[in-house]
Amino acid sequence: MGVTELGKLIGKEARREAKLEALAGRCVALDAYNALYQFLASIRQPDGTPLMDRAGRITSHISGLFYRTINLMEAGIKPVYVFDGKPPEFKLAEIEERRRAKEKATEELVRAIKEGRRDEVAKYAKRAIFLTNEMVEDAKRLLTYMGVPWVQAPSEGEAQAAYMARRGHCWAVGSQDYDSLLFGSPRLVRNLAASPKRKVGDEVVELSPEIIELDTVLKSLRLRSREQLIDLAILLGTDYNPDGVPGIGPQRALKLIWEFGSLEKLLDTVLRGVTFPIDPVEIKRFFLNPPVTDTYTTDVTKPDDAKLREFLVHEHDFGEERVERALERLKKAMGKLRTSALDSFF
DNA sequence: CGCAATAA
DNA sequence: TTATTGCGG
Repeated sequence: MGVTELGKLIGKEARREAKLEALAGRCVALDAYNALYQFLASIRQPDGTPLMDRAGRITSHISGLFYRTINLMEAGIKPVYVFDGKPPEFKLAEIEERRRAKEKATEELVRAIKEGRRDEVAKYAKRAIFLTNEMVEDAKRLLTYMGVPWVQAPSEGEAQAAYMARRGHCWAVGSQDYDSLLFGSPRLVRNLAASPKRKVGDEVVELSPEIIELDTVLKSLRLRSREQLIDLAILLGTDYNPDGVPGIGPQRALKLIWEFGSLEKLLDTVLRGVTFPIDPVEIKRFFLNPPVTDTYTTDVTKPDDAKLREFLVHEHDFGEERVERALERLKKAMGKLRTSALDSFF
């Protein structure tokens, strides 16, 4: 997923650890799909079963989105969630490939359950996650009832989020993936969660929010421009060409960009004769000029208590007491958010 | 993941 | 108050 290889090239010097409160008063454009997938993968019972309501509908994503968003707002962060739209044509092959992989995982899951291999069940359950339309609609409804703004991207969510950050409507993009940097976000915040601890395998490690600035990344990699970062990423592999250029790893790719200056130059020289499943220049054009919309707001509004209760407690069987407590926290956080917004304005 | 009951 | 554990839906 994303530009994993590029992430490996971004060293410690370009990453800044921060407390959640350090982002107080700032708007963060969050990649909604990224968040939902994480909740679906991690909010599970030990046997791999996700949270479900009485009707058997999965609710892990609702729980995660609800409580985390409140935590972010309590820290003074103004969230705006960005949902993916229609992917570009040249991503369809990759999407199909992922779907195949998930179907295979689903088959493995069924087999593991049948044969009672508990640990394998959890493993395949995570690989077999499908984000359904209903889940996405759940998330949008929840945010609407909470008074939290969300944006429907015309194409890639990361592109839309980066655009909002570029225009200064948000301070950063919040995602685990690095793609927003390629789309030009000046800042990326990873690990944007309240919980300071997270399980990695059997070990419990501290994972605090991490701020990555585009300018710092460029400097640390000795690149002249975002274009060169995009070129580098395309050599290593992106969502649109996951394999990158076979035989070219991180170090070699970096050297090639330093030496030749651009992807186009490389295609004319070192990479002449190499064929690509997707035209790399088309991918580059997309990163530089993706479809985005100006139709959005980043304003929070008053939550709709009645609809929230109806949705969470009655429709999805959330505990009434928990919901009431969370609602109080939400309203309190929202009040402070509005006050501090005025404070910073004057 | 994040909450909440419980232990220390 | 902080750390641990198990449940939430």
